[in-house]
Amino acid sequence: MSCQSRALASHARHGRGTRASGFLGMIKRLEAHVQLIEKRAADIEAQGAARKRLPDLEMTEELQDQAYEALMTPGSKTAVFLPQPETVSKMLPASIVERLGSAAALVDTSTPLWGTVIGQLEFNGGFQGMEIVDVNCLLVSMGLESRVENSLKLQEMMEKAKLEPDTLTYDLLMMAHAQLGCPEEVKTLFESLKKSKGLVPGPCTDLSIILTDTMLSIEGVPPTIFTYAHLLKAFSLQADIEGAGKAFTEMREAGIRPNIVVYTTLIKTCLNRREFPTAWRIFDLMKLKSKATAPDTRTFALMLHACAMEGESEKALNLFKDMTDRMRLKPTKETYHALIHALAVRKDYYQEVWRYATEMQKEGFKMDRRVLGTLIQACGKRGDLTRARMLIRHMLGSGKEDIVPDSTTYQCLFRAYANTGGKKKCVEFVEGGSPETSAPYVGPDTRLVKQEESFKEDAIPFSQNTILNTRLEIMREARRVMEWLCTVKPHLVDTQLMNALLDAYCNHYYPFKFKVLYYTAFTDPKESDYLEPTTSGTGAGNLTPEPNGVPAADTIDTGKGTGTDAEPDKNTHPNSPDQSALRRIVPRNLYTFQTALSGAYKHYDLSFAWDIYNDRIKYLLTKQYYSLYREAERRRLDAKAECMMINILARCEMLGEAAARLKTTCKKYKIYESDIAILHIKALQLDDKQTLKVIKECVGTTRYRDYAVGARHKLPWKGEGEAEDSSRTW
DNA sequence: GTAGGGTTAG
Repeated sequence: MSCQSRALASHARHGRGTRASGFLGMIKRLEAHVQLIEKRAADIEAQGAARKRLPDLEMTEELQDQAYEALMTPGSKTAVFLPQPETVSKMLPASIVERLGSAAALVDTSTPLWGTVIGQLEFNGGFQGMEIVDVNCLLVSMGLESRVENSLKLQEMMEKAKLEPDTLTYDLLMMAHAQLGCPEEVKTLFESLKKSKGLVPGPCTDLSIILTDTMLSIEGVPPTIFTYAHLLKAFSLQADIEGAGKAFTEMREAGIRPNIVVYTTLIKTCLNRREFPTAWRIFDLMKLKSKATAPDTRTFALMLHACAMEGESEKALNLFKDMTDRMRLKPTKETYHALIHALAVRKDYYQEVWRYATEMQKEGFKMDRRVLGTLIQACGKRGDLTRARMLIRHMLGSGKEDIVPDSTTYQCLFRAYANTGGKKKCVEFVEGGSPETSAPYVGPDTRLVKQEESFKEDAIPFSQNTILNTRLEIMREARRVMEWLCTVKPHLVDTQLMNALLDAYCNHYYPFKFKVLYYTAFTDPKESDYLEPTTSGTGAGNLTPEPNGVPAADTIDTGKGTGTDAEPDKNTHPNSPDQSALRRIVPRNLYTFQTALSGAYKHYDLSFAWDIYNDRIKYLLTKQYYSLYREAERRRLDAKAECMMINILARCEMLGEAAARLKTTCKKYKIYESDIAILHIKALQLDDKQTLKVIKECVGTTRYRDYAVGARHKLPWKGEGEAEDSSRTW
């Protein structure tokens, strides 16, 4: 509230007649808005001043407000003019241009039709009589997507013309696949490079059979540091630390010294697996090893990102200081952004967020969509929903295509709705029996409902209230914004966005709407989504006791917490997700289940939990389960879901069943005490010796988990007994 | 004539 009122007050003070000329555009759009709230803002400000002042920090409130305004001022940088690139056909080797004839013109369009061009080339004799450098030249001109699309065709044509690819040929193909996220193809290409006879002359072929793969590749097509960098990127995409370790060792054995790129890629691989200690060890090693491998701004950006993932804002600040002061590196836009992100994940670093955002802008970096998204995230974390909404308005009203909110930006907004608001505020409001309790709810809402049918495409349907005081107001707006998105920008509505809304319903304690949204907004998997066609609906039966079909609308509340949303729900029932634009829009994903289960836990709703759990079991049989998540992520979330079920059972005092599930679960995953803390507490409270025994057997003395549920990893490229030796090879 | 970095899941 304090933040929101300050944002308001700031506008009331400086809103009109501001000095910055670029600010005028935004002011115009906000003017009407500001007038409406000006009076109210003054009142709130007076109240706020009377209230206890926040601790006096270096970054004062005034400065924060100035920071906000400064950020809203468009940067003075002019567009960078790059020299016009030469036409693509001029980059092609003469032999290919000649063979293409008139079809060569097809590549000089904005979207070259490479498929057609290559077809034409093949028709006119392919690569017959050409050199491999011609092929490489063609690959360079092609661009990544078309390289991937035509990869097989080109390899076939090379084979036909008896042209052996050289290292660069492989590199260019591997690079394209790595960058477009096709790790398997990268690995396949690397295998063919190793098997390739390369430049080994004919008579040697017999001999070469005796030679090892490594020898062959040395004599044949020798991989370079680039080749390994592409390969390591593939392992990074798969979060395959073991594979990366093997490739790394192989590279060293081939006499190639790892460089800064290789190390950075290895760190990224660890982060993709949430293996933080290993990532930091590699980073430390880079610093110690030599000047040549000392981390640069890119490595620092990655490590700052690691801090964000771990919630280590203090560490991020130290790291940034280390980078600028000790290493004398000038921060880039990416390092600033990563730092801001690492600060945005914690509400106690909100001032720092704005401080560095200001500094970043002073250094001449433009606020792009991603940075603005992160600022919205920071607002959400802090509960400064007003400023989050202003940022969205600014992005929408800027008229600049490159900062118009995208799906992720809106997700940040919905997370802000989800994270904003003292949890008890609404409960107190209702339970306090204040006379205004129910009346104001009906008033504004009736108007909103009437407007409902006519969404304006370019007007985000924010509430007319500048400050959203109650959870009801927050959720009403969140919903309306989602409906607006579904109606006018459906392409932006994805599963993650809907999950964020689900999360908001969960956090603001709306058990009924939460359930309704879970049941109605998401689609069930289609028959074709399953790995193998299911045998008439019994697919989910194997692991699930308690067959039940809880109908969507029947709330089976256990009596806890019905008070807060029972009434508003009735009021707005005609407008429930069932009837609205939010109907069967996006498929569920693993995080849908995670959010839903945590809601069921929160609301003591066991039968809902079983329903979700059964849906999840079905989801495990789909292709999406395997294609959307890496194995490590699947295991982490699967273990988490199992623990969640155990804790829900425990919370509903079904300790026997919870203990039984724990027994099964701990055979499959490494479970720590903290994962099933609720079961432990319940068992202690009820002095359930049997359950306590099971807990002891299953989690033993491992009380805490430091970074991930599931298997933990040693440095995989260290053999069991040779840890000392191999550590020296870094 | 290549490669590594920044926004989402309480």
